[in-house]
Parts: sequence; C-alpha cells; structure tokens
Amino acid sequence: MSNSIEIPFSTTLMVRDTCLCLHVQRAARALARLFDDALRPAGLTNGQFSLMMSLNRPEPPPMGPVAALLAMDQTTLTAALKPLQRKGWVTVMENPRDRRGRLLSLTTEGKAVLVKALPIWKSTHAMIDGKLPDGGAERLRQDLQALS
Amino acid sequence: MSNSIEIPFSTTLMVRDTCLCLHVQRAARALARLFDDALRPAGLTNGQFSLMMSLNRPEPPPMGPVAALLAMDQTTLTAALKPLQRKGWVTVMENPRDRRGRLLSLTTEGKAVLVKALPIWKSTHAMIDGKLPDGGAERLRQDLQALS
DNA sequence: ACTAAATAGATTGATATCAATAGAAATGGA
DNA sequence: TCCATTTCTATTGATATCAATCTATTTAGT
Repeated sequence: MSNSIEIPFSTTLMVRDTCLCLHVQRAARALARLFDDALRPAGLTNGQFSLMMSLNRPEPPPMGPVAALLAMDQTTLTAALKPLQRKGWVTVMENPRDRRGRLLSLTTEGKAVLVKALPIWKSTHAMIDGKLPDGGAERLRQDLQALS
Repeated sequence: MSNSIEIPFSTTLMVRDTCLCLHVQRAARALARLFDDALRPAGLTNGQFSLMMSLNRPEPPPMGPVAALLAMDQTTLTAALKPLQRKGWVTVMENPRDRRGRLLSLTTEGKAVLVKALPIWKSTHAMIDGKLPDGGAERLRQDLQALS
C-alpha cells in the first residue's frame, strides 16, 4: 500500500520553532503557573486577579466591556464570576437602566483581597520584567497587542 | 466606619496596562480563537494541531518530553490525548523499555489530518505574521521564550 | 536480592475556555 | 402601539488547565 502521506520531520521542526500561536500559548501557560503560585497565598489565580483588578473602578461596569477588555468570551466571564461570587468578593447585580444587563462590583472583602495581592503582583512582575532586555516589556506588549 | 482599604483607580489602570501576564493571556485567547476558527474545517483546535505536530517524529516520544515541549502539565497532556485517541488519530502504547511510560505516535489517519491542516496553518500564520513589523515575529518569539 | 527513593502517568476535583443555543429585555420601524 | 431585530446574559456540552494525590515501575544504595 504505502499510500500514507506524511509531513517531513523538517516541516514539523519549522512549525514548532516558528508558530506564534504555540509560542504564545506556551508562554501563557508558564506565566499562569508562575503567577498562580505567587498569588496562591492571597487566594487568587492570575485570571481572578486580572478580573478583579479590572472591576476596581469608580462605577460598576457591565459584563460586555469587561469581557472585551480581557479578550475573553462572555460565557467565560459568566463562569469566572461564579467562584468569586461564592467567596463574597464580587457582586453581580441587575442593571436598573437595562434589565438585560448586570453590573459588576467588588465587595469590601474583595477589595481587601486585592490589597493583599497587589504587592505580590508587583514583585512577581518585577521579576519577570527583569528577564527581558531594557525596553523589552513595552516592546512585547506592543507586539502582543498587534496580534489581537 | 469607612475602614475599607481601596486601591486607587490609577493603580488599576497601571496594572491593566503593564501586566505582562494579562497581556499574554489576552493574546493567547485571541490567537487560540483565530486558529481554532481557521483549523475547524480540518477538525482540529490550535492545541490539538500543536500537539499532533509535535508527535510527527521518526521515533514515538514518551509523554514527559512532549509535555515539557508544550510547557503544559503532564495531567493536561493525558487529558488532551483522550479525544485524539477516540478519533483514532493518536496511539498511546506502553513503552516496552520502561513499563511506567507511554509512547505517543500518530496513526495514518492522524497524519492525514495533519496534512490537511498544514496549509491552513501556513496561511493563518502568514496572516498574523503580517501584522507585526519586519523581524517582529522573531523578536516576539525570543521575548516570549525569555519569560519561560 | 532487598528496600527506599525517584520517576512516569493516571485519576479526581476545581476552574477556564469557547461554540451553540436559548431566553429576556431593549430598540427601531411601520 | 406592535412586532421584528438586536443586544445582553445564561445554560449546556465539550475540551483545556493545573494541584493534589495515587499507583506502578525503575533505579540506587546496601
């Protein structure tokens, strides 16, 4: 038979070494683990920290803009809010101006958790920032933003 | 009372704008959606494509090195293999040299799926590559690797 | 050979992610 | 006002992710 079509190993190596999607997913997993480990004493994951920090605003935002800011699906946001609500750190209330919508806000306890997490974020971020050359962080942020 | 401690909004904006973890997670989600959409006709997600491509080797690798290459937890790899095994694209066999371990290999059908997916990857990757300035892709890969 | 330590994966439980779909409420046009 | 459309969110089902824990096997020290 021998009618099987194969991709040469050299092509595999090329894809592995160049695929931006793979490189970003890989870095995302590594950074998530790093921040999850660091933030664990505060009781937060990296995603929960980012979400709660994005809720620390003068006015409670609706879900749509928050999901867009985090570049996540709205259904993902709905799910991500559940554990934070259970812990009493986030409040989800009906928007009186538009009863389809919800308004998200931090509770006093939620704000206290963020206060505890902030210095951890600062030191962890400074650590990974130091792994990049001067100006590398800003360059990286711009490159990543260009992909979105 | 007013004993609630708050983080100033300016700090929130600073964290949002500078957090490399958030920027990488955000880009990871956006890129995953982009490649998932593109690869859907081939029946693969971006992660499945990367995993199967990494199995396209002369010798079937054990799980550990594959998980390390993809920077993912070994338990994640175990779970990710399940749907691919069910579809008959990947074979997981006991390593005769070390009966604790497994050897991963693509089936003929799995290789055929990869062949179908490769041109989709190429065009999609060229498209996002074009969003970066000249030399930006290589720079980005190096910056991301420095974080891992 | 025997046994303690190390290693390779699997399982469980919790959260994260998104597509597809459904529901409720607001909006706009007739 | 009425109805079709749009908008905002929730639910379901599938996969992805990791920590904690477990089993089986190999390796190393004796």
